[in-house]
Amino acid sequence: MYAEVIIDIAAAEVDRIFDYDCGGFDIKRGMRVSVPFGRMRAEGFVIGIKNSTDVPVEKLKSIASVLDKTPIITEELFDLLDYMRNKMHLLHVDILRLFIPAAMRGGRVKELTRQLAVIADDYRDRDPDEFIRKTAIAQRELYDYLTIDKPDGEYVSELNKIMSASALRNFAERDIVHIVNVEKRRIPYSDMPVSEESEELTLTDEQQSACDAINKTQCRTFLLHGVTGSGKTEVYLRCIREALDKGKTAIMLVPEISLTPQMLNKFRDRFGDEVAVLHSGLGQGEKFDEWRKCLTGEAKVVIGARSAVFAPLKNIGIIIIDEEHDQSYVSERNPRYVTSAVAEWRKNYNNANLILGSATPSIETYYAAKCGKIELLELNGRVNKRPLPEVRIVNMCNEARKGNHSIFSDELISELKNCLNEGNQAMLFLNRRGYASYVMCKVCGYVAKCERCDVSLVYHKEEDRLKCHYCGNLYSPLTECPECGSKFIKEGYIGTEKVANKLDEMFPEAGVLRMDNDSTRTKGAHARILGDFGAKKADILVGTQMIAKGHDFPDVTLVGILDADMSLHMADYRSVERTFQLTTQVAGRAGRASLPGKVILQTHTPNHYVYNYVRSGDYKGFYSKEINLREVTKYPPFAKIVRILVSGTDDGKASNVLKNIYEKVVSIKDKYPDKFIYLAYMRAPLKKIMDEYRMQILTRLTPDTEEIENLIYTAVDECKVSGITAYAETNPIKLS
DNA sequence: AGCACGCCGACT
DNA sequence: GTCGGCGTGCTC
Repeated sequence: MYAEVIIDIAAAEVDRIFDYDCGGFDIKRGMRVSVPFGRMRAEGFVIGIKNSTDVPVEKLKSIASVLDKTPIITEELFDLLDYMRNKMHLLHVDILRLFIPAAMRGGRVKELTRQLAVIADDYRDRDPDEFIRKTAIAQRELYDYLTIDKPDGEYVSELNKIMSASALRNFAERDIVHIVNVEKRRIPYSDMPVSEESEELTLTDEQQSACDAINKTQCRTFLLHGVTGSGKTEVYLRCIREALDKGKTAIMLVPEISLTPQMLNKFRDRFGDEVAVLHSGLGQGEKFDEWRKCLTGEAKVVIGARSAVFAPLKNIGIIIIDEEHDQSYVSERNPRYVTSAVAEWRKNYNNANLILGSATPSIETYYAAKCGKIELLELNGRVNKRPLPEVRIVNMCNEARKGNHSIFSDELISELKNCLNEGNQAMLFLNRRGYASYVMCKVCGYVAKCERCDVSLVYHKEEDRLKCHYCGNLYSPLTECPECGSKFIKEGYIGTEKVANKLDEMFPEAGVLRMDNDSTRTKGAHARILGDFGAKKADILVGTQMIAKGHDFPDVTLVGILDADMSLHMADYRSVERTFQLTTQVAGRAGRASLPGKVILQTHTPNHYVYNYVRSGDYKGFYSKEINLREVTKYPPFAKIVRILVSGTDDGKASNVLKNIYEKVVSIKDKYPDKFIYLAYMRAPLKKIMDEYRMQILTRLTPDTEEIENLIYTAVDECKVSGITAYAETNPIKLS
């Protein structure tokens, strides 16, 4: 027998099938193997078994060892592999690596086995005086403990803490106690307090009809549109319950950092041990064990971030993507995949249902619902009838005219004072981390830039360093201008770090917490900051968009959005949509419980239409405005953007590759001129990152063009050369 | 990804 | 004369 093996090396040159002799091993498709490769040893995935091979005998080698007892890639995932290869032109390895926990490669995690001591059956119900001497008190104590307290056995490591180790050794030698190796599951968040039994709430009419609509059909996609607090989670839980009752399984996806303990608690509460968690916050061992629970069928419900869409569950009944519009569902690093596309594929494969849930759906998803491609379900009422917070728009240009050049408007400061005086909490949102976003010489205009990337450096006060936000390089802060020697250095836009500093000065008796990429680097920092704020150890929380996601703080009555325009002026067709989503989400943090909330939204463009819709919480109004714009300007969903990015340290070589691809795309355009709305090549907005020059081809196609898209992807494949990265992506999330 | 083979510059 | 630079090519 021969095995078809994909070598676990991420390089296009070796990403093809290599045949190996099975050499007597019982190998099945879906197992991993260790094989001789060139003059080294490599791991590989067996993707097929066959009786004959075309490879000449002198080249053929044998498999060295088998790494898995049973297949770790399911048949469904093999089909998904084909789909993803055809659609996204990814390498076999890149896709296969998505299917398994990263730490499994190279054998970095294994099942955790521990030694369990159990009383042998022969000695279980006997008079201990027959085989334990009267003077051996420690032995007698151990015997009683293992027969009375722990009849099912106890881990040796635990026993050694409270019992005599020599007594145990003695028993083991005499076969009174058997020491067996058992697999022990590492359980994430096991120390998490279990919530008080939450009673099954009665559904509102809207919730009930949403559940009915979903549960009576199969193989359909739904958009569940409901504001925060409208009870989407309860609908999810009911639909999962329904799937389980039918003997099926469920996947629940949440944005990267919003798997709150409350959410997990709810799931464990309803579904017990049948829940597996797959999340980046888990340790490698925990993640591996949770993943194996899915593979073996022990887990029926998976809750997790983006990558959990590949969970090896069988017979899926329902897939849920919560906060559907969230950016974290699109992976930024290669392999670039869109979670909803994978979910849609698995929904079809399993004849399951797919629910996309959001308070602020992406324009494309809502459009699909309006067109009847997917089914729209709406939850309009808030479950507890809480009013939406009052949103006040503050014109920062007026503040500047008044002579207030700080980042806080007068209104925000007075509201902050009120809020703190009443003993409530406030959250301030600023999507810019660090202390100062750039440093500039006031005399000659010199701006400090990264040597390896085409971006300005950000000053971080805590580290007293200038930092590149793209490659992480650190530089010494400037005391004088390196160009002209002037000592007049100006600090640019304020970041979260400086805001926190200023608040400390302005409100010395108030506790200020900061949450951003820099303050959450360490594991668990995230939960700690949120936990401290929730426990009222601080009064003000300052943060980037990571504070916007799904956390309930009942005492927050004031939310400040310091610079709402930040995301508005990006050169990107989605910037207005993103601003609406972000500000609506942040605003939703205010006044969650009985206390009314207030939102201060600071902007330099107060008349922009988006703020009207934010103020009134009017998603539908915003949607109709935005969809008209998209139609007129021919952007998604009325077009498909295909972007090709080429990068490499050799500028000329990369340019050549770009030119070659461009010529091919032009010839495609000549064949199908009516399918192209736009085609051009240029340098990427970020010209250089990590010493790699970047350039791009941008095309906009009519939306119905699967084949053209495929032709473009193929053109990129054909022009790839070593040392240059080139890839195509459809409707990219960011165009930098 | 590694590692060999292979063809041109400055050294004991 | 040779040691060694890294360009190109192969791995079942």
